[in-house]
Amino acid sequence: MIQAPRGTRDVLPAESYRWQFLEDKMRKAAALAGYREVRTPVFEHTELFLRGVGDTTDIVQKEMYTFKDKGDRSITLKPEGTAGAARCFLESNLYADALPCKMYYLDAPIFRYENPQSGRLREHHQFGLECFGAKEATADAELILLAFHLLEELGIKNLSVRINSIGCPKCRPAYHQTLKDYLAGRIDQLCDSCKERFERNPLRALDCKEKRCQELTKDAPSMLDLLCDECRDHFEALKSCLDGAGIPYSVDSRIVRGLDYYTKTVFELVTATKDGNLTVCGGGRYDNLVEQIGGPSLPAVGFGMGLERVLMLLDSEGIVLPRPNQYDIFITYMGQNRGAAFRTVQDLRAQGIKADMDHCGRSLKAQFKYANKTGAPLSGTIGDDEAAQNALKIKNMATGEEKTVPAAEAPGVIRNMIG
RNA sequence: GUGGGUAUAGCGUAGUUGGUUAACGCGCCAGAUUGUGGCUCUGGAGAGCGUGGGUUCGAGUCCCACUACUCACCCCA
Repeated sequence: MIQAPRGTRDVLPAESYRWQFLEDKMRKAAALAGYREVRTPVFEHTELFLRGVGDTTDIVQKEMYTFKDKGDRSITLKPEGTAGAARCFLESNLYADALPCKMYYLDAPIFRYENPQSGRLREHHQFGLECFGAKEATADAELILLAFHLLEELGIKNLSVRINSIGCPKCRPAYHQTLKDYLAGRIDQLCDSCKERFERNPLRALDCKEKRCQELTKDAPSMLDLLCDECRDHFEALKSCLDGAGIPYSVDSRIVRGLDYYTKTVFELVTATKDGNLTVCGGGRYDNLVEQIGGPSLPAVGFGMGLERVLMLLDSEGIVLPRPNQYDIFITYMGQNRGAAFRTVQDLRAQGIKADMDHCGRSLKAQFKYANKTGAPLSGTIGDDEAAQNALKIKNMATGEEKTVPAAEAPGVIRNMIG
């Protein structure tokens, strides 16, 4: 039997309403802040990610779905959303228009060849916002607030915002060296993976989960102490925006994101679950990305939010989303009245009423049983009597109350009953 | 890439020290004097026990391999 590929998930008809509900909230939140939707291809030239995300990152080195197409081009399924948006922004010369250029993408499939586990899939979906051409910290802040309020409005509790600044090409190299000098004397005591990445990316030791490494790096020099004036001012401005907005946040100098394009601000929205912390949203500033992929030097900031993770949190916090009825009314029929039932269903649908009937040749009793199962609030029966008077016998499935109404009045009565 | 756990009908499970035609609940279908669901009762369909080997007179029950699922590391949404 053929199964869905490892690390993928079907969204079944009975649960798609949860996605739609979320998507609706996300679109509204984005629109409220002037972000408009962009849709970019699911695959891009591999080169884009090599240059954008960074060819030393784990994502690029071992997690991309890369293949040759029939024209011998190297193609990669999007391993993240920002590079594609930046490419689109650049290719369509949107930087020539009034800036900033604000865009969002929704339900964009993201592919990473990872070992699946709780909250981690090989194909997942993100809601992402990108703001191109805005250098001020208010842009960083509005994104953090938008993400925070969106999740808060959905009812997610225990939400914490963590921010950090990882500097810019002017001040980061110096910090890199300072940290390496600090770790060099203790390298023997670091865990194996931290030893391995010491040369390539020593910053990783800062958010290592090993107790030993956490101990060893507790007093390590912080990037925040070595920021250049520009980066420090930016970070201070961001904090004051967040202070003013009154949302709880913490500065966590250990946040290091896994994509090379970040500069200055990085942030995460984390929730505490029974199995530990789960990051639902991550983002930051990427002032060099556009230039890196061949465009003008142009500041930008954005974030990605994992749809599956948001849904997971809603689940684990017991938040129930409103489930729409599959039907407003289910039409049952007897004997030779199947044709009349069919016409009635079509007429009701034309009136904007969600209606259906039996298509399986069931007995009247079984039709009611089925109607009940679908959760239809009303049923409408057509037997010989009703057919003779061109009427419909409408029943409230919850109370059992029935009344026969002329066909012409049915839509109005139904609307009234479902209020 | 590394390590742990699990694999029995659509779903959730039971299967005792290996031994007749694999059990139960839910769900599904059909009935309970024929124009009506939700409760109850009765009956029915549906798995040969992840796949492939092996041990044995005999394996869902033991051994091996593979695969899938799952959790964790790594990394990240």
